[in-house]
Amino acid sequence: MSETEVPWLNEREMQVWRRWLRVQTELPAALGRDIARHSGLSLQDFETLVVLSEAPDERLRISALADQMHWERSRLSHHLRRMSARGLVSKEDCKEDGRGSFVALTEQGRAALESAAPGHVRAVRGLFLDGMSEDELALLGGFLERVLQRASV
Amino acid sequence: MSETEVPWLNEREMQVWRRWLRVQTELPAALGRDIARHSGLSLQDFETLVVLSEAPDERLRISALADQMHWERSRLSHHLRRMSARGLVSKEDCKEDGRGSFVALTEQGRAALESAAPGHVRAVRGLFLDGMSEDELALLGGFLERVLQRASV
DNA sequence: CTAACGTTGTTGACACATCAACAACCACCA
DNA sequence: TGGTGGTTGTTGATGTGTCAACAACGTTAG
Repeated sequence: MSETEVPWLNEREMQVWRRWLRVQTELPAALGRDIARHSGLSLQDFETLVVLSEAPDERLRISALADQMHWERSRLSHHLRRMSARGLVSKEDCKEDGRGSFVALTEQGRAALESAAPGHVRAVRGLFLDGMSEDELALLGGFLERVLQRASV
Repeated sequence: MSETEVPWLNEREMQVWRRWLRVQTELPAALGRDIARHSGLSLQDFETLVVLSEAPDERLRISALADQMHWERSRLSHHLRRMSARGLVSKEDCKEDGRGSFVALTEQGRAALESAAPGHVRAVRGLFLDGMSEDELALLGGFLERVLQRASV
């Protein structure tokens, strides 16, 4: 709200900013193409399965899953319905809380995850990590953390 | 396709990768909230208007606009229909090529852009650029360029 | 106990992106 | 000239994300 003048981006800043914008769209697109081709999963499917697979008994309350994924519950609900229809996850009701449900990995879900994971790791390395030194990694990590702090609600 | 073993991400790599994924969603979300609150535009509207405003006569062939934005023509066509309905752009037909059309900035479109731009620049600085040294900027630029090369079709 | 309030997960309406199909048109060549 | 093939921009179908509203249930205070 303050009316202090903010200087326009100079050439270098603009270049980096526009590159960032492009990477933000091209990188997920490339990773998504790759994972879909190799496993029929989307990146969103994959993320969901990863978090579930790391949970005790490979199952989670839906809200807990939403929190860990930083997804809105509505979005997750829609997505789980579709994944459930494809047999990747299953829902079980929760005895301790009549409102709640659990989502669990199915056999098929775990199989899909295991078949997709190595290729995805390879893609993340090949596109993103390869060629980064320890120093650069640390620097990038710090930068991302700073942005995250500022952008978070 | 080669079956060479690819090592899993170590702790540091995983941390940076997951941060990247979060920034990739949170940063556009924060910028989008900001620009929508101040001007009623979406980030996509804004990008469209920026490119148009930089064109000679503030108008462009639709394919040229799509190319500059790295958007599919179909996506752009849908988006322009909505923006046109809101009076932000207008379409004119092209005399040299009976298939083609021009899109042009309207008065209202330029006004919306000019009212949104300073706040957006401030947001990009505040969330993304502030606190970055020249060296870091150069490093990030190099990194992004590298990723872009690898991820591009 | 119960009334008030918060939580859980779902739903439907809508905005947006992707994809394939398409009509209209241009350019080129036999 | 007329056919062939590529281009332009649009459309409709489909999948997905966001938002507001909601029923069902839990929690707490009086």
